Amino acid sequence: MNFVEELRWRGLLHDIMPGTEEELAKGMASGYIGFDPTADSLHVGSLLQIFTLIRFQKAGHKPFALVGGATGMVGDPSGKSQERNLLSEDILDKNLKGIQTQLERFLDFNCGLNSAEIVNNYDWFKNYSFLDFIRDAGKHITVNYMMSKDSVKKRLESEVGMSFTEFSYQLIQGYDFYYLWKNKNCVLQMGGSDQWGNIVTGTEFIRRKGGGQAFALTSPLIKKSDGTKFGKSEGGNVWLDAKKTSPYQFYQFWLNASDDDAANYIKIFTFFNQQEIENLIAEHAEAPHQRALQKALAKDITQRVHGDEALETALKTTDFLFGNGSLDFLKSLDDESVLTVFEGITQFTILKAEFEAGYDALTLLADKTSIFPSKGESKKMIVGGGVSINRDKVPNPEKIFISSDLINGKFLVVQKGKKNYFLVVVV
RNA sequence: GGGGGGAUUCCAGAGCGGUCAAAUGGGACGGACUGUAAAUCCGUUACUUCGGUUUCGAAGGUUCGAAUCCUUCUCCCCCCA
Repeated sequence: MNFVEELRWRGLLHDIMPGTEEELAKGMASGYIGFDPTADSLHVGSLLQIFTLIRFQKAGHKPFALVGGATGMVGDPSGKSQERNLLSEDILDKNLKGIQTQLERFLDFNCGLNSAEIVNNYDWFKNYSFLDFIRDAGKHITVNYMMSKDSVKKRLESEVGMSFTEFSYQLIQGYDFYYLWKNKNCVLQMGGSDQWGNIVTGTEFIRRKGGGQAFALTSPLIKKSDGTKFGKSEGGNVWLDAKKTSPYQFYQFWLNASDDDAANYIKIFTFFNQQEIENLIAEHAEAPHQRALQKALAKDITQRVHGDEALETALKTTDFLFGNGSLDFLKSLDDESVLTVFEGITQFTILKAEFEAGYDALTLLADKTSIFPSKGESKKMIVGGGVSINRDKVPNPEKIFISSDLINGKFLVVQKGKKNYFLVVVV
């Protein structure tokens, strides 16, 4: 199965420029995907693009990951109804380093001819003067052409308008493609479907300025089966950085996928082949409550993103919290092991001296820790039966917790709802 | 430049002198049911030392009492020139 066929059956092909498949069939080709430095970590949404590069490389082609040091300074208007705020250079720099480190985890940079490369478009833009750029690049693309792009059209129609800065974005990204085509023999740009317009500007640029031909393909936007945005969990983004989203939380994110979504995700976010996926789906259909699909998905992707050790900890934690792990299990562990099991769980520390006299539930949950933002909130949740401490429902907001309630003289396991755990450590 | 409409608690959107911490819907969170799914049903959705306290674009004013009336300001939308 070739690269394009692979994407097709996995449901990852949204748009493809005619001739792309034929071009790739000729032999090893170079292609790239750009990553925007809007944060210092990539998130689960970016995984799709990363995996596309991996698949591209596995198919024998040479992948380039472009980090947008230059484009990040401008801001991509695609899909944005409002003008973006510019990032400061410090932040940009930090973001670039962060995502570059992450990208390095995934691709093979040492496999001969088709070794991956990371490039930063700041490198070819930093000494490119404005005048030179508008003379060299700007001359080849008409404003009429640029205005016809959806991302531009939408903003022109709206009241907020669009700054010249953002308007020029597509030209800059288009030039990237040209640059890579010219200097790295890069003939294909890939990306999310929202990037189609920008990518096509690039191929057009290559045609007009370089007299050459380049290709494009995009992947669809991932949505959950209920139509809501993919990649959010408990109100926040799911990041690839273990400091922002712990491997346990990351694992849980995938494990909690609905049946429909899991069947979809496993094609997108794992490298299981068609047969293996069909087997998993069949297995899941037979015993849905076992959730073979979610488990396979969560395990595979957590392992790939965070490594074996982190996966193991995540599994251990999951096992304890959602299995029938009783408190006795915790009691049998030394402090260090307890902390390992709870590694991915949000933790709070209270001084022993302060805890001696004991705290009522409200003070403990809203004051001494920020498990709840306010006492009122905390109270409502307790009254509603949504809070457990050490596996027991907190019966009323006045309930007092004292030293003898601590597990191993040190820990309190707080549960908000069924899935949200916190560890309070008294030292 | 002239005329008109609007800004309400996370969002949308009622309220138009007391019964308003503010209808309703959405979202979010919690509960039940389950499989840590989906669907469904139920509850909660300003803070609090539970006495109260601060909220309805901002600042003043009228009134026993204002989200509701008046003044000024800021921002948004529409129509005419």
